[in-house]
Formats: sequence, C-alpha cells, structure tokens
Amino acid sequence: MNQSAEAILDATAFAGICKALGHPARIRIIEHLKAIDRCICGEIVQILPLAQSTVSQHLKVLKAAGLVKGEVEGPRTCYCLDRERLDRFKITAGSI
Amino acid sequence: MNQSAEAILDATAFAGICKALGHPARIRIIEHLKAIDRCICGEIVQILPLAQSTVSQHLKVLKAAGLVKGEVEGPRTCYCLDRERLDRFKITAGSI
DNA sequence: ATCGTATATCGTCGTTTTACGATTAACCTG
DNA sequence: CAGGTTAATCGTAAAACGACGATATACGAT
Repeated sequence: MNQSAEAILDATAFAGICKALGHPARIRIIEHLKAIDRCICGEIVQILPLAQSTVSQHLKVLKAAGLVKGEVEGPRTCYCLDRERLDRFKITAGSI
Repeated sequence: MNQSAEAILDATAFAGICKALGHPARIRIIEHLKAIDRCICGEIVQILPLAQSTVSQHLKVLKAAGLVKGEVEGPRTCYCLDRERLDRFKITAGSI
C-alpha cells in the first residue's frame, strides 16, 4: 500500500477539492475536459445550460481549487485538467 | 478495466457526495469513523471544536448523502460508515 | 415519577453560493 | 482604427450553508 503517502491531502485540502467538485455543472466540466483533453471556454458554455458568466464562475472555482488550468490564447481561454492535482484527489479519495 | 460500471455514479449523484464531503469537519468525521468503525455522536462532539448542535447537523448532512448510517441505541445514537456508498464514491472518483 | 444524559431540532444571524444580465477588457480582422 | 468575438468581472437577488444557543425528545437510572 501507499504508493505515494506524500500525495495524500489533509482533511482541509481534500474538503476544499470536494467542495469544488460539489456541483453537477463542475463535474460535467471536469468530465468533458477529461474526454477531449483541452477546450476553450465557449465550448463549455455551449454544453451546459447556463449563462456564459455562470460558466466562467464555475471555471474560476475549479481553477481556484487547482483542478483546472486555463491559458489565454488570443481572445479566448483554453482550459485543461491539472492531472497531477486530480491524481492527488483520487489517491486521497481512495485512502478514505 | 471497469470492475463495476454500474457502480459509477452520474454527475449529479457524485457532485452530491462531493458536496457532503466538502467540509473539513465532515472529512474528519469520516476519517474517525473509518478508524474506529463505529462510535456514538458524543465522541465526535468531543473530537471536533464545534458545538453539539453543529456536529449533529454535519452528521445529518453525511447521513443524507448516504455516507453514514446512524442507529439509535437507547439514549444515544451510534454512527458508522456506509461502506458500500463510500466505495461507489471511490470508484467514481477513480474513474474521473 | 423525577432527574440526568444524549441527541435532534428550532430559530437566528452572518456568510457564501448560484445564477443572471450588463459591463469591461483583450484581442483578431477587415 | 472600427467592429466583432471571447471571456472575465461587476452588481444583485435568492437560496443555501455554517455556526450557535435554546429547546425538545427520548431514554436510563434512581
């Protein structure tokens, strides 16, 4: 057991990530990013039944939790998962 | 792969569990229950720096999410994890 | 029957979240 | 440089959350 003990998050950090994942829209964003690797914000807006500003806020939450990275590409922003962070979440979840 | 596809939760269900886990106090409750298997509410109250009524509310949230089961034992209530539910959470988390 | 203990629930208050439209900022393109 | 597109931010309103003390309920013990 314990393939990487130092990767296990403490209660507060883990709760913080869980909180960020605690909304269906944000889960769908994560799932979509997992499926297509990277995409621009506008694509996510089209997938979700939410206003552009709302989606932007959800992305902000995910970014603040470190689950997602966004890089500006001219007038648009390209988002992708932070795999490392996500892995730490998974490892911690698995350890519960 | 896919040791139990039917165990994977949909986005809303998974988000619901994440939301329930999205508070440090509730993570600590889960961790404690994992460590000692089962205990009464009062024990949890003593571990956390929170009022009894607040702890009771957190337990209610965990119970509503199905992560924890509570059974009345005379004047007290004994709590334990719902392992099956927790496993579904873990499996879903791992599948992200 | 009364008392004490354990826990849930109620009422409240301040904070945070979620959602939206409107606005702003940044950037291509013509 | 003007106009159009993309995305972030602002302001706001409603709902949900988190915490607490007070109260209610349920039970065992005396």
